[in-house]
Amino acid sequence: MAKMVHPEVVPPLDRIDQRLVALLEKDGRMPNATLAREVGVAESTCLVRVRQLRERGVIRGIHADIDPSMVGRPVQAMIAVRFGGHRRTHFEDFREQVPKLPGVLGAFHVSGATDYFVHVACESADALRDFVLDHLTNRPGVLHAETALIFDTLKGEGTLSGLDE
Amino acid sequence: MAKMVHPEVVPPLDRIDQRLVALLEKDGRMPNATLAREVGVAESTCLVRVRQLRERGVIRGIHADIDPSMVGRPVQAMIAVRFGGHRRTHFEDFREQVPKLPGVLGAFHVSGATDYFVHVACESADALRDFVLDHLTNRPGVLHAETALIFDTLKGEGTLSGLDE
DNA sequence: ATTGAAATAGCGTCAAT
DNA sequence: ATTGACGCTATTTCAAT
Repeated sequence: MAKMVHPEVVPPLDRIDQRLVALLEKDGRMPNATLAREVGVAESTCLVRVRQLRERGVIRGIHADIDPSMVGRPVQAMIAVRFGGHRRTHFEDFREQVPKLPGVLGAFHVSGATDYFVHVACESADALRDFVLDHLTNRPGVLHAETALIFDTLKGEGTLSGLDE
Repeated sequence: MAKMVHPEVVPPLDRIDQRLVALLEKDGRMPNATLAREVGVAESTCLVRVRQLRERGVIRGIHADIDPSMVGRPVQAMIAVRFGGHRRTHFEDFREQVPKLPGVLGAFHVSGATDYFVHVACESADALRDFVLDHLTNRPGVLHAETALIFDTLKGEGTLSGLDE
């Protein structure tokens, strides 16, 4: 069966940009000079390209990856939240407020029985229980919150651009 | 009820280290000189502290945050994987191999009915189906894989150290 | 858009505290 | 552990292509 080609919504990156993305994904502090040498362009060109990647939103930011257990949050959980009624405002409020809650690492609005997965890092099991009760179960519109303790977290090893080496 | 004090497994960070962590979490490329000024120590001291934070594993790395939809992977999913038998080797194999699979952003070994949540970014719905069938459903030991499409991803806004401003 | 070169700014070592 | 100063690199601007 022939592959259906849909119109690309986003202009694809050229090889050089892809490699820059991959390099900065692996080491976000790699010096511009090194980046330039690796991809084979002048330093000034490299600077422009990286800036454009940021402006276009390909690179959303460069952030230190912190081990939560080393900063007083050794207990992680993935909490499946189910809404009742599915009023639009509930989702909008949730979307706006949940990222600001203490210890929230991320949240995912998903299809299926569960509406949101909330990934959280807490000081203790007690603090996790309080988080769920205070901020999720107790929230208007929320029917149910099911907490799964996280025993272990794995991070993807490949780069998103697929240009590893 | 009095608070039970457990022995700390990790030595707590002092205020300066906490602030360095928070600053690098927000901007992983912040220059050492700026960091030093912000936290009120000499540049050389700052350099030593940041290096120690990395060596101690508090800072696990500094990485560019890439928008998957901008690099050809516009379809994200959270896949709940359930194992049968729960043989140790199955978990060990999974743990070792899943991070290497193309498009895997992360995976979480959790308590409860689900054993693993796998977060993946794919080229298309077709590619997602193939990923689930080829790498999860088809895997020895895996009983079931339930795919939830991700409509929206939220990232935690607070810093882990709690020292925002 | 890409470049090399020049000016500016940042990094990292060191001897001293 | 922290420091300021020094020498070395890296970043960024710019005129030209």
